[in-house]
Amino acid sequence: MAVAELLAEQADFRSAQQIHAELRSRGEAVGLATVYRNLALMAETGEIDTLVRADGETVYRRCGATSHHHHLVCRRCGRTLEVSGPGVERWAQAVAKEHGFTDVSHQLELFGVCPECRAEG
Amino acid sequence: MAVAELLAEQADFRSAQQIHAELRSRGEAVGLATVYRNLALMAETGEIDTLVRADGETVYRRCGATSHHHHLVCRRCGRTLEVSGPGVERWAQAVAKEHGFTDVSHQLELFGVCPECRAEG
DNA sequence: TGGTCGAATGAGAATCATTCTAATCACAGG
DNA sequence: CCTGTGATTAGAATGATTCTCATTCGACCA
Ligand SMILES: [Zn+2]
Ligand SMILES: [Zn+2]
Ligand SMILES: [Zn+2]
Ligand SMILES: [Zn+2]
Repeated sequence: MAVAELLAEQADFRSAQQIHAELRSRGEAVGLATVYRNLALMAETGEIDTLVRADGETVYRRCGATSHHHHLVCRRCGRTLEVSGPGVERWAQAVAKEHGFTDVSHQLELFGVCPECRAEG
Repeated sequence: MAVAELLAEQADFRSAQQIHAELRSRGEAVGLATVYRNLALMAETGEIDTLVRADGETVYRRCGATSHHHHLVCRRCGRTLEVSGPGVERWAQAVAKEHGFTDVSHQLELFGVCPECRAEG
């Protein structure tokens, strides 16, 4: 348990497989199933954020902010910044209400190339 | 090929598997690989929209609007509405620029329960 | 100290969407 | 007809995630 939590000290989003591999390479005899179990658990409690990449793989991250926020992710290196937009939240609520939808949630992520990666080419 | 296009006349997002199954049940001897190939092709040309669901499955839809837009999807029945938010687009650009990110894109979808589904319970 | 019970774990099998592969098929040109 | 090109197919291969189940680890108690 402390294992998965410890690993969550990574700066950017990691897949369950990456986390598992990293734990193994550190000598931890942890099973893949356990990694998935605990990630799912922490995701439920809101302890970590999850994000489904375009290729369908789910990645996880322990964020600094505990309140609702979104992410600006570098498409190349994965560097991740937490961002928030009150205006967006209001817009989402308004649009949903306008169409009579209730129990609204939304999913929003920004992707781009960070300054460092752009410098490289 | 007209096959996949024909099927795209569905109202809401469908997975490749669903589309394949539906074509087969209509007697079309279409292969799964062909469905994927053509969906990918149409997605590239912008002819259809794609969206990765929370469970990792990719779903496709032929939208009415050809310009950039987002979706308000019923979590229960899948009914989908196209929505747009100029403010959100501006916000995304601004946030990215503020952090020096370039080549920015974003992914935004709204989920909720539509009036019909709420009426049921 | 030993024994018991239940929750957590890990190895590997099972599942499921997606992609790859090799064999066919359709068909235009010669 | 015969052949080459490109699309199509069934089925195998891949890869992530989930399931199964025997085992381990503690907590608790006699
Ligand atoms: Zn976060
Ligand atoms: Zn970067
Ligand atoms: Zn659309
Ligand atoms: Zn609905």
